[in-house]
Amino acid sequence: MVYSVYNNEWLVCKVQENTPKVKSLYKALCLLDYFNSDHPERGIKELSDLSGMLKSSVYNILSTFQMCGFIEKDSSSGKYKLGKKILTLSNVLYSTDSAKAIIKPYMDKVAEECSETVFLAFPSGTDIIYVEGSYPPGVLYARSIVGVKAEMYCTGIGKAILAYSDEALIQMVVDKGLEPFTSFTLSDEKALREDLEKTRQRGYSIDNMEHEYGIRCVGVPLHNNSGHLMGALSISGPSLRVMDDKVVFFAEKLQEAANEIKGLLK
Amino acid sequence: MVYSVYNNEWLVCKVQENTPKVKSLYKALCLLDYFNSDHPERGIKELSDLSGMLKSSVYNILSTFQMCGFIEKDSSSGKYKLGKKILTLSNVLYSTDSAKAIIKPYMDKVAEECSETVFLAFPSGTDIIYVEGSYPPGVLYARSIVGVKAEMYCTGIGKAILAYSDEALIQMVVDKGLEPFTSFTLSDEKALREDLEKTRQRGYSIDNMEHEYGIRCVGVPLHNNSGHLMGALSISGPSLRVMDDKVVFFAEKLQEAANEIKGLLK
DNA sequence: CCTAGCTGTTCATTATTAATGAACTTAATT
DNA sequence: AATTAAGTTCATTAATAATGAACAGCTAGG
Repeated sequence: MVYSVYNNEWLVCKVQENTPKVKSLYKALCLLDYFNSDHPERGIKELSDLSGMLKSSVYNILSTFQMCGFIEKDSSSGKYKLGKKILTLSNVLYSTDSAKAIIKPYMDKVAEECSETVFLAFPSGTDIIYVEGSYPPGVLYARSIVGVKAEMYCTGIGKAILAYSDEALIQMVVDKGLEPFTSFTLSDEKALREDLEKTRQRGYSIDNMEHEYGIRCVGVPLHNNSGHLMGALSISGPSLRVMDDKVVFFAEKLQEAANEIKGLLK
Repeated sequence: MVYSVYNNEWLVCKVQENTPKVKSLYKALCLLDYFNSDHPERGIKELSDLSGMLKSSVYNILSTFQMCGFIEKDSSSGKYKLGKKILTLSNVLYSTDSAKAIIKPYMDKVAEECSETVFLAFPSGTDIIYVEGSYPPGVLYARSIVGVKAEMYCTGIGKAILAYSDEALIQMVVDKGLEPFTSFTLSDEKALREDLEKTRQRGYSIDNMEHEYGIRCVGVPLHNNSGHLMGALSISGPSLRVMDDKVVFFAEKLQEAANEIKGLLK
């Protein structure tokens, strides 16, 4: 059998039409994706099985990652896990993100005025990634949201982005499948498209427990001063607290913030 | 001229005796190190000059990183910067670090009892990397410390680690050079070694403005229940507030915490 | 408006290296 | 001690990363 990298499972699902310029790097980076909150530690064999790559290849790649601090070997379990270099890079990214720095004070203000949690997220392919959270005064236990990936079609923040995105992206999201998270999730194309239309008319999105049961969110898009869509803000809280009148109030506050931010983002 | 990867500058300084198993991956990962707080954005030519790699190679590598979300192209500057995939991986690491989760409550307790900031750091080569911070009640503006890298020889937390490390590591740190950060930095080997000896006798380290002028720290090592050195805790504050009697009190509180943690870390 | 100069991007060829799979080592389990 | 599974090493070969020249796109200056 003639070996071809494109026979391998790891590539088939990832590459659409663009082949990576440096295939060995691409393969290596794909391995890191197998480390997630559900599986923070993995073994060579496990990764080999998951990725379809040979044990020895996985070993060589992990060794190199380890040498660079991207992967560490857990001393007690003997398994591999993500390394502290990731934290260092993350700190660089987080502490130098100028957009986030501009936006944060406005988020804080809204969080205080509304006494609910405000999130900032940016699109990343067909998903969104949370980049910052502002918590209302008095919130003690706030789990870390920075870096968390979520669906675009069933979060307030995601739908605010999607509603103002190109048709191409909407179609990609739909094609990827609208997996229901709760019984409220808009899991068919028509319902989602109608909701996006309503979002555009209102100027803000509503996520009524579509992602998480009992949580209601309001989202608004963030544009820069040349009108380009950058990301979105949302405000979330328990559905029992976020009643219809609150939704309107929250949306106003978010839109005020978004308008002010618009003038500051290049 | 016969091309050899080892002629290139990027490798010479990095690899001691171990050559990376996957050279192309190693080279690519080295490029990411050029993105730091002082230079969050860089161009192809710039990276090519810095690394000694060809423009086209840098381009191919960055394209691949970009495809995987590790690098993004800034829309306004046109330059490359770290991508949001880093945040996602960082969140996985941060939210699944069991050692940190165990230690955090003890840090919070000490921070409250002492009304000063408590840090947790782990060794990473000849440096330390901060992994968590606990701030006393009332501190509003706390810069993000997670992932920050610092010197081992001139921080309280670093010297607590170094004092209980193998001679091999101490020698490596010394050989790397004891660059002075302030006029208080112990920048010659003898002074540092004496200080480490004192640290071992006391059971805690003192950083008297050696890293940052006006800041004094106390550090204690963290061992697991089999006696293996894991990392260190420190408590820091303005020198005017952290007087000699406070130093002793802080050290006691940190040691109490370290003792309790010891029983919990595998 | 045009040109010079810089940076980013593309491409074909060749020399390097990543993939391969068998064998060996180590650790855990029966 | 035997057995299994995982991790690690290695030589060979097939695949690919490095190379450098050329092209494209942008900006500044005449």
